[in-house]
Amino acid sequence: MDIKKTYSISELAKEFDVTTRSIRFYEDQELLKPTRRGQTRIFSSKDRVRLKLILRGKRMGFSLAETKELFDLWDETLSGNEKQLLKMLTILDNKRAQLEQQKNDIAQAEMEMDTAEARCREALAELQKKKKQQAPANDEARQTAEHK
Amino acid sequence: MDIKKTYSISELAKEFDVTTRSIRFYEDQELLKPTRRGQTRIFSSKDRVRLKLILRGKRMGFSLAETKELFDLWDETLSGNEKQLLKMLTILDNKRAQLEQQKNDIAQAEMEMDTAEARCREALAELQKKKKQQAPANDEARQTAEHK
DNA sequence: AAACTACTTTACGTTTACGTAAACTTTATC
DNA sequence: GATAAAGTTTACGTAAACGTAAAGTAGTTT
Repeated sequence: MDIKKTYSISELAKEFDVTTRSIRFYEDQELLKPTRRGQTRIFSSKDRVRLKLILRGKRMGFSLAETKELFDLWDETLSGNEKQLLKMLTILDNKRAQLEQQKNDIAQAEMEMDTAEARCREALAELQKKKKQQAPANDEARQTAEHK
Repeated sequence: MDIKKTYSISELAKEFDVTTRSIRFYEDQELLKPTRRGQTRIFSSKDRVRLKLILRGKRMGFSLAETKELFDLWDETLSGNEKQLLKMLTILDNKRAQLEQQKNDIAQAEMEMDTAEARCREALAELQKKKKQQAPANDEARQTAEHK
């Protein structure tokens, strides 16, 4: 099965490079549900997975509220009556559409970065040409001097 | 050349489905630099392009500050001394890495959505089976009745 | 001229996602 | 058993990205 271990707050903080403050905040917002041994939190591997999902969601521009919605929905879905299951399927469809949009955005951005890079390189080439015109002699000396 | 028109604030707001408040805010943050005729703002097609970039950036999870940084850097780059050009090239590299990360995140998300969907469909199939067991006779009548 | 529409500035309010102390308890180590 | 290390709660602070009046101006329609 799963790695079936439990985790302390600082273990998770270190593994995913977030502060303990953030983790506690996620619990406060009910995105994580650690149990307790006395006062201290004990995180399950399910919590660990969820933390990973939270962070990925953030990188993808999802708010914590959105992510929580998905978690809650998935939990309901598991206790699955038919209506919930169908609802989940349509939501999955919507999310897929969102991902498509993001892929388009990324593709666009990549293209624009290509042309931006090209312009940079052209401009650099121009500068090089002018330099040579200004100092046509003594070429080798200058080039090595630049690398000091 | 470019479409070389100018735009009013409400034109842009309508086209991109944002509030005028947002557009003014972007100006306030110096992401847009409309000129004025009297009091009223006049946006150039460059502003229009930038607004489009701002919104795409947001969808990709970029903050306004990050986007502004890119704008500023690109402006500096155009007035291009060599150092700026080289700096821009390395920044482009970094952004590319970011995009790669996002593509990975999206791919992961898609895979997980695939398995989530599969589980949903399995669970649905299970429910259907149980229904049939509960009411094995009268099958056709029930199935059509469900679609009322 | 009155009313309407679009636009403006000023400014305070709100939500999100934490940061940052302060003061305290529990657990591990010497 | 003292002390450090890690964890806890409480609570106030903050930056980002606008929302939402409030009150005024400028041009346009009737």
